[in-house]
Amino acid sequence: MAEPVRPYHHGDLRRALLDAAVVEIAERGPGSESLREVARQVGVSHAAPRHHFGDKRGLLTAVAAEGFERLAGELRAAWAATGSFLELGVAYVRFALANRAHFEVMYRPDLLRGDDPALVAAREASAALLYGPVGTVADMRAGEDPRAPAVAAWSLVHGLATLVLTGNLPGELTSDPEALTRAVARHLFPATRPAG
Amino acid sequence: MAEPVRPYHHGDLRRALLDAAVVEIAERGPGSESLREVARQVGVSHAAPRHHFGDKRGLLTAVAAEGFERLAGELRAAWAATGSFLELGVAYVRFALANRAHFEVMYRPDLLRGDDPALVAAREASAALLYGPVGTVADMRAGEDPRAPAVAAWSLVHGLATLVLTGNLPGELTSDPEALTRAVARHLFPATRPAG
DNA sequence: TGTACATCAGTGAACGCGCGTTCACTGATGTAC
DNA sequence: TGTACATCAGTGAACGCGCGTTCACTGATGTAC
Repeated sequence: MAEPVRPYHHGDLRRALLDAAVVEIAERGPGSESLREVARQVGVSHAAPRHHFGDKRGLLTAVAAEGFERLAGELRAAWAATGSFLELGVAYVRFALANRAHFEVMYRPDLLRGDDPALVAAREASAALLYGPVGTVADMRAGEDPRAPAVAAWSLVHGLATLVLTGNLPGELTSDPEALTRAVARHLFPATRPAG
Repeated sequence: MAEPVRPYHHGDLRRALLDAAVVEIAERGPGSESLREVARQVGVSHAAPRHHFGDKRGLLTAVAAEGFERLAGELRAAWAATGSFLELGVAYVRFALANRAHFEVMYRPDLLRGDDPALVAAREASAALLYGPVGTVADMRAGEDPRAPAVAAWSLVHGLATLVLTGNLPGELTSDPEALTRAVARHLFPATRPAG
């Protein structure tokens, strides 16, 4: 009946705090989660996170950076596997729904340390994975800003993910988010697609 | 030098509280604004808002309802004036940027009383203004869910507004948001437009 | 193999703070007669 | 026109709470020699 002795050193407290923070953010909303509650969940003193993240903003920044890293990984994989720009959009929405807390923090710069190197690098990596492939599918017009198609694509999937996450779409549509994304994204850049 | 006597009754405290709340939300972020600070700004005791909104959630719900009412008004006006679906999108983005606090609260259902009658009515009114006109411009395919084009359009403008508001687009693009919206929205449903 | 010492990781108490809500109250207004 | 009374709108003190941060500390680990 001896209680398992919790070692003084946690082993991977940084990882554990990030995971607990994600749960907290998903439950309470980004910005409203509590550093003390996160520490409580992990079973560690509430001053412990300081050694890994400095302060609350540091923790959220780490969550956001991790989010952009994961997103970049999934976009890269989707593009490599399918070569389809539409499937890149599906991957974006899939990521947002499966990583709600990360996604919500990633786009709340007011809560983050915007100059954090890991955050900046990860964000740029994932942006590059959108701005590259979009060239294969958009029909450009003379004089148009070349970034417009990329912004259109990003807006579409970002908006769709946001509307789904905030519960603004009817349940019949959101029950199969991938199908919804395909049905919706089909209306973007249709000119370049084979009429089917 | 007599101080202006503040009358015991405010006159239009409800209106004043709503306005102050909007400023607070814009500054601190939705959910992080403080009811006491709102009352302080208006120069009224911090218990006064209770008579008009019940509690904090009630105040935010009123802000959201007002937001949907204003949005519906602007969409209606834009459609009546131009009959252009693209200009409807421009109006949506214009509204979001000009009414940041309203816009942010409108899509944070976790902060609202979702069954508030005024909120529900205003939300449905603005949704109807999108779902109707979209039929004039989308090219439907057999077997497709008829709501897909509306969701596509909504996602695009909602995502664009969100990305601009969160500072995720380069400044050169966002300095003229209406032009940006037109350049971006042009890629949606282009099949039905005159080639030009 | 041992030892001294620096560094790292986590503790627990304490700080000061602002918050949302409740409560009994009072001033002002409106209405019935 | 006056008066009694109900209702509405706002006050100010008090409540209990959880928060982020700081601080001196201690236990554990790693490294130089």
